[in-house]
Amino acid sequence: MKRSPLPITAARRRATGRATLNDVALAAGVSAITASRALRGARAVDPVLVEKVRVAAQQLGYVPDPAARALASSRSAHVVVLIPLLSNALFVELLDAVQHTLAPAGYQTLMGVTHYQTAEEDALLRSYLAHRPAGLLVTGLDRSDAARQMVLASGVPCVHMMEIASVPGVYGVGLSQIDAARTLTEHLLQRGRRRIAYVAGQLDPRVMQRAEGYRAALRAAGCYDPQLEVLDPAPTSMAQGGRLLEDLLVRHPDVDAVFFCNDDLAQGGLLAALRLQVAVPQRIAIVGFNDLAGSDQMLPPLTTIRTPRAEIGTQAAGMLLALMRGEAVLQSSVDLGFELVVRNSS
Amino acid sequence: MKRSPLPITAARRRATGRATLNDVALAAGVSAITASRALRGARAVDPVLVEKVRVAAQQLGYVPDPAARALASSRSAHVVVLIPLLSNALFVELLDAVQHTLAPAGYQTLMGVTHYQTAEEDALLRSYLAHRPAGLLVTGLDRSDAARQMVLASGVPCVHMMEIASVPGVYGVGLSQIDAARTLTEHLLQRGRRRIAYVAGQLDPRVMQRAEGYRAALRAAGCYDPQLEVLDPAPTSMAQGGRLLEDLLVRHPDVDAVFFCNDDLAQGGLLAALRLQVAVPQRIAIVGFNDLAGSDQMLPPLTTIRTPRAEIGTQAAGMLLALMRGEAVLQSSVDLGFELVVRNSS
DNA sequence: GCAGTTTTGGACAGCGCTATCCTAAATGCC
DNA sequence: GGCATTTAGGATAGCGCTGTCCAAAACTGC
Repeated sequence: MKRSPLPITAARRRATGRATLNDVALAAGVSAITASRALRGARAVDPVLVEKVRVAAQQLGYVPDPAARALASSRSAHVVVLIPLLSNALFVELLDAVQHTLAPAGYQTLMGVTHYQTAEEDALLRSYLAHRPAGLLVTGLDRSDAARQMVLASGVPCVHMMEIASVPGVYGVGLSQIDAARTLTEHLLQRGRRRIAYVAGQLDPRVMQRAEGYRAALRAAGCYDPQLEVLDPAPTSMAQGGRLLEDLLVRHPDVDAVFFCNDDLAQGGLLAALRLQVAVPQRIAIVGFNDLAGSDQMLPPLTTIRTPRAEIGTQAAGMLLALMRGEAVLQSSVDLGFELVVRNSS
Repeated sequence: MKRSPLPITAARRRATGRATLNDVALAAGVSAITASRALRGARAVDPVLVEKVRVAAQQLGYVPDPAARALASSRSAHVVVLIPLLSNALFVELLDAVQHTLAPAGYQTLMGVTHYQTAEEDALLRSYLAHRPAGLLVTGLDRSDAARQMVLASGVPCVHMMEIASVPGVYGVGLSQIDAARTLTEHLLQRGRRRIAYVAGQLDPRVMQRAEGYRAALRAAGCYDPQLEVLDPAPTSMAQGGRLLEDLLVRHPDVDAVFFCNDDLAQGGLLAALRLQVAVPQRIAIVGFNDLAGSDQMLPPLTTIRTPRAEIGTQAAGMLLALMRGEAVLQSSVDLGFELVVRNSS
């Protein structure tokens, strides 16, 4: 038996059951478009009507459908945030700060993890850009040409975190990794150290910039020795820091200071020294980078560079907010600097 | 001068410039709906046509518009993941594992941070549920009635992480916090400790469950003393762990073991003991919970409970994937257990 | 070879919202 | 008061995709 066709007027598709803008408009006795404008404040609407609409929306529990809104306006409330890793506290703090700034402004964070892989970043960008995000936050300045192209073509405002470039039209909030590393190295030199090693892992662009700062300071002091650079591509961890320190002490017993490229490694190094009964800072000084949680609790507490990562996240998100609103951003590059935190390990 | 109206056929609105499904269909010489089906594999389509469509899509660089898709199908590829904090490595690892499982399956992660606040969680849920997410992952079982109601009404499949309940229809992957804490406490008892303190911060539901396990073990051994429970609502950190240990040693010099509710606190406690020259484990044993990064590097290495958080994230995401695909999930509660990791601090 | 069943392509109508244009009323100006 | 100008509500038409129905083609079995 054939099913008789539905009456022409019947709704063919099950609606979601949620209140729509039309329901609100009907309840408020205005047209849908007026309700839309009243709720968004997009155009002047009689305050009396605005109130009516607001009340109706409240009573019906109306929540605008982001998909419909995105489709109609070709703009969404998504902000894509790309970070290299979740296993590094630095990026998590960045993400946290970004999230804290963006969420109250009504934006949703779409997080992507690139694992320091250009191909992964490109793929994420391609797929996320299809969401017509309102904005984009990326870590560092190193992109593939394809990525740069995609971002440019999409017209989505983009702010870079951690590094800064003085290229006009490129927005960024960060600090000079080179300067920070040079300052830290100079501190070791001032403490009378001459055989200073640079021990690094992961080897991302920022780690390599720090290497440059380290070299610059040592060359200026006339005691640069490439033998003392340990560049290990493996991911960083406390355990790895311990291993690298042990290795270094065996190979170069005359080393009197170690600049670990980040605090993870440095903390591990510090604990290994404690285990091995290598006196810090008497026999060797140990310094790290970023001032992560726990560095102040070490024995001895770790000398390091404090990077204002929460502030970087907050300000980068703030800059993006301005760009998304179409406001003019006077300063496209914000250098938030760093702080040399001298503790007892040096 | 009045502007003459546009010709009827003119496109009234600027399109986005990107290739649409229609463009692909045109290029492939099929109808839009066939192109849609060919790309989604939703219904049988002639393999020849499928190939044609695929080639056309490739050439045009077609990427489906998620907003349009969500609107038309009232389903999106978003998965909402709610975690209490980003400042606790535990949740970040959970998030990382979830992300790793969901991303290859084509789902985007919408992350929300609740700060252990029910009101924040409710607000996040309300706003995220409007996105018609395909799935929902939440931490713990403690929800407000409103939240539970919202999730239920939305019909969005939901999987709980970290804790498990044996309520039918409630999906969860986790472990018994009580059992783990009991096991850890029993270990201390077996080592001959009798004055065992429980030092906790944050006081979220899982921390309180651990307290129960601790009490159960001590009551069974006849040496439970409520005086030795230090429940501090402040957030946990290494520094805080150090402070709490110092305090405890002053107030209760006879304590011979400390069960810190998590490894953050325990690591801080361990380093404080080192600083104060309190012999661990001779004078006091120290144990933690979760086996976070660094616990194996401490001096002495920390005895703790290893919780399979990455595995929890992976399996929870896997279960959600099955639910989203409409597959039957046989086991709604998966207990992944825990592992007592005995190191030298006890 | 023919009726009955199973494919498989396509037409159509929205999903819920907003950009655009239009019109009527309100306002300003000499 | 008559005109131009501004203000504010509404009608209309999509945004790009998919659910639903339909119909023609391709199979079945006798």
